[in-house]
Amino acid sequence: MIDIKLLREDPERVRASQRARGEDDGIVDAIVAAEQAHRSSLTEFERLRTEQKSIGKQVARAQGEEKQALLGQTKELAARVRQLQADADAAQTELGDLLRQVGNLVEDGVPVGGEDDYTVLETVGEPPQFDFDAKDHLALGESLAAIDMERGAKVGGSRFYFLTGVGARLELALLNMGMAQAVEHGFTPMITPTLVKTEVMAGAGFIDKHADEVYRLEADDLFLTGTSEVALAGYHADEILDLSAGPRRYAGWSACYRREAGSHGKDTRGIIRVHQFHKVEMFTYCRVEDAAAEHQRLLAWEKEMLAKVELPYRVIDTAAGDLGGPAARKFDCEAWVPTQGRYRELTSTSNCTTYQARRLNTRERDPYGSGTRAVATLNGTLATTRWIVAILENHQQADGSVRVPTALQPFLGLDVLKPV
RNA sequence: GGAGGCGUCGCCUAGUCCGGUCUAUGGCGCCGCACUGCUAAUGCGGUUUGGGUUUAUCGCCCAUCGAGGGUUCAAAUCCCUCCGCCUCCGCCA
Repeated sequence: MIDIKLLREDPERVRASQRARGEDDGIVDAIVAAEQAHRSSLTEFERLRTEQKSIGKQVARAQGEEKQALLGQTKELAARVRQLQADADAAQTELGDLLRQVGNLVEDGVPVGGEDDYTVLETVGEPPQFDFDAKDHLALGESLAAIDMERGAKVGGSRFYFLTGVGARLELALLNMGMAQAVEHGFTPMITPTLVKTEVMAGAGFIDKHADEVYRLEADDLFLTGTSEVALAGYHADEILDLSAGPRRYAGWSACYRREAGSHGKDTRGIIRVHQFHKVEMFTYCRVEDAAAEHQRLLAWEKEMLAKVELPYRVIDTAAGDLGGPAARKFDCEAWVPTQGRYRELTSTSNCTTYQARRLNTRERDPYGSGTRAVATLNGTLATTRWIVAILENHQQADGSVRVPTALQPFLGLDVLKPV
């Protein structure tokens, strides 16, 4: 949720952000009108409520006829107060509904446009040249007895899989390496709930426009999360944090669930796009002034991980229309996938500024004045199951084996994966 | 799943039976000031959060006693639903 004070004071900035996203900028005027309507109904309610309370005190002291007279006077007033309160509540709900439709203010410098309008910020490493027929990750995974899609489908349906033997060990090694790096940089490791309440899911911004991408357990009114970001965003909901000593950083380890409702036929082979995977996710709470710098730090830590697994990749600055509601800016690191001849997303880091925190009511004491203000939240990927795709393909050798990147070897306990 | 207990403005706590003087008590902590070689101690004042009003300060007003409804002129207090925590029993990874 964006700051309504900012919208009131600088509506043009919000309009510009909406246009950059390819969204309706007329909503800004609708919000201004809804806020005025809310305020006037609230003022009217408060005026009568004051009167009602004042008479109430007289009633408490009065006796006999005088009391009866006052009661007659205030009964009618009570009904009006009730109505005005209902009006004010309705106006507030309407205002909130409108406000929640507005995406976060896009950061300056973000490319305008949609999914294909990203900017490539940097390309790191060279795609490998093979003097043999390169196999794709599934062929490799099967010959290494690392991935079993068939039985995954038998048990869970399409887009489910088993990681077996070295495949399972590889995933654990990767995630553990991610966790170890996070700890080294001062993150608090967290194993998070993957089922969350509606308020948390909505607060993190995962319901509004992408509701069909998340699993919902109707019988229990819970959502399965697609990332530990959701639980970590909810972790400090309704709290006032002390960020005077610097950012609070958490590294969440969790299973992640995605319905992939809109992607029929896309990436159907292998484990690139699956309903369940595992991830280590960085999550930061910091002051809004520090958010842009923290975003760069998260990106740097993602790059550190990618360097450790020795993958060629590029960094893109996602265009405004592809940001999603909560993010003000998003950088993705995409690794080269040889058999596809293109880069595929392995990490994604978003600066959500105060958008999630405002919805989840996560605040700090205002360092520049009295009262409280919303904190900033950011997130970024350290490792996921999908990384296995790029590791297998980029490090495959002529004999069908796969070289294990040096940094990963201590976590895996192997320096090469051999066909069985 | 069953039985019982509990949830008050950072923490602890009074108030709930019997609705109005609750503008929510007291302690701890914290902040400010005073006093004092310094510290400590002591004294005085302040200290939920959100919103409205105000150029701003001071102030005033509204909401907020786990959440949401209801009864009532009036709800921390009575009723209903839900949530969470604790104890015990049962069942089970």
